Amino acid sequence: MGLMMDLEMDKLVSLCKRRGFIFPSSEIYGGINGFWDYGPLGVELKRNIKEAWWRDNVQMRDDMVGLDCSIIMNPRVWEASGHVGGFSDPMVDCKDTKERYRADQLYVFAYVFPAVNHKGEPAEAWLAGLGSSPGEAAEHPEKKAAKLAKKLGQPTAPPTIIPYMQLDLADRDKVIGPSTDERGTLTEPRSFNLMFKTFVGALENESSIAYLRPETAQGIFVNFKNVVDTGRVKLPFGIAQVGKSFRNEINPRNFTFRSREFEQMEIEYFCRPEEAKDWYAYWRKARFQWYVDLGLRSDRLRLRDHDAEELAFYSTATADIEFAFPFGISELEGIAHRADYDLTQHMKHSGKDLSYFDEELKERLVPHVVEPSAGADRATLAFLCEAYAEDQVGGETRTVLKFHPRIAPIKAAIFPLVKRDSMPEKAEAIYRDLRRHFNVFYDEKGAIGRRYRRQDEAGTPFCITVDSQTLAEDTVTFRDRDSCWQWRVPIAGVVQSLRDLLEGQAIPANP
RNA sequence: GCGGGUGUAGCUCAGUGGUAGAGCCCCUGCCUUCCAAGCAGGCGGCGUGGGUUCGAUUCCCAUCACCCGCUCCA
Repeated sequence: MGLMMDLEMDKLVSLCKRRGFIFPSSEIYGGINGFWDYGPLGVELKRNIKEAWWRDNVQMRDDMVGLDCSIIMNPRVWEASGHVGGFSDPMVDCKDTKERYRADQLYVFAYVFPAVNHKGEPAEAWLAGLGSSPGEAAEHPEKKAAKLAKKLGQPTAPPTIIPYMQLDLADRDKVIGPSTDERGTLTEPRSFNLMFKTFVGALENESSIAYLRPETAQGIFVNFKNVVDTGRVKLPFGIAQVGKSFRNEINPRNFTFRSREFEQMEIEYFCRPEEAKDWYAYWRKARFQWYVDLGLRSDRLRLRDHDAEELAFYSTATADIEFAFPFGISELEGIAHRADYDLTQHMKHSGKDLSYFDEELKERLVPHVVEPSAGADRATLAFLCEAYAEDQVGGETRTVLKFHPRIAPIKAAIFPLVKRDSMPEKAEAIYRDLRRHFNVFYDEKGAIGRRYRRQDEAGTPFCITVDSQTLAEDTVTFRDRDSCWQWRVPIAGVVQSLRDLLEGQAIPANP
């Protein structure tokens, strides 16, 4: 499948750059791995996606409220959530055998043998062993040393034992890893905690460490009590948030898909424990349908339930909404049944009561939660992939982005057919009128066909052209992006016509 | 992190150990009545840092970025 698909992704990346959707971050300085910028068209597209999400999931519902939390929070939030402890062991890789070790379980046994090398220095062997204590780790190096002793003589003294973590940088190259006979194949210890660290305040020490949030969800949990106390909300209800998150990914890949800075659209939907299963089923379906309604209609979209081994220990059910990207099938959104895990964790760590009092049933409980967690950048990339098409028009290939009108960066472009006979003035007047209602674009440069094609690449659903017939009868030409069909609309009805079309009204049959 | 590939104009790509090219785009003017027209002119570049050399965009080393495969992915 490689070739065709690679080609398609290359073309999309190229189009995104050429038309101003997505640029590499800080490109004039050589870029920075895992970070991307949205250009003039990209920012409109992504905003439209986020706004559609907010409108559909918050403003159009009675049971949802919004929230916008700080990115940096009290570090104890991440202790409670498990992000600090969960994945912070420094790891060491063996470049020779590809083995991976926990650095705190590696001990180096430095042996000195009586034999001398050509410089007259005694032979040394720095042998690494693996174990939870030096005694446990000694076994393997001892065997190796015994072997070497046959050639080099019995060691002159017991080995010096050095925890790998405390090894001098200069000595690291001497070390022979547990699974190899080569020297210097072990990497430096690397922390695999994916949270970005920073310092708050003037002092840069342990007590001032803080983290850039790796997800927006925890900000919702820690504000649960605030919202309940002030928001006049009743179970079941959800809290939604859109915002940046940061993960120091080991290996960013696939254009914007796995970025180190990215934007999430998350809902925590709180409900009574006995209703959680039903709400999980509800959101699982509703969130899938949302993508379909916005244009991911093809069989590239799928809903996959996690099997038992895949589930987090606190979750009873999780489903991924996946999209078949050119580089593979990958996750757009996860819908997780998280029970009362997060609220309980924060109750333990903060010492605050985060339970909810049900007025009707006169009962105090810790709500369960269903979490639909979506990636705004991943959604944007999926919509770009889905929209990308190469059509044949009049024997020529055209590139077109067939966005759903709701997410299209520009809703319509207005052109004078030629730059004279007062056509520019008329077209500009229409443009100014439309601009009050929609994001529209005016262009009078070059040949009309070129202007159409340029809008096709931007994904603009409609073009409106002022021509000589306009001067005679006050009508303009509407042109549909996907079919290239054209029809006439009275100038007075342009705003309403465009609104109807953007809201899904079918285009007139081609005369 | 490992292996492979790529890096020349805004974009797509040629090319050379000796003053760097094309097409498209863009800008200006002329011309143009519906799907990337034509003419004339213009802007603009060898990813970065070292080394070899009289001279490096070219050869060597390092580094960065991107792509592919593996690995990783709370």
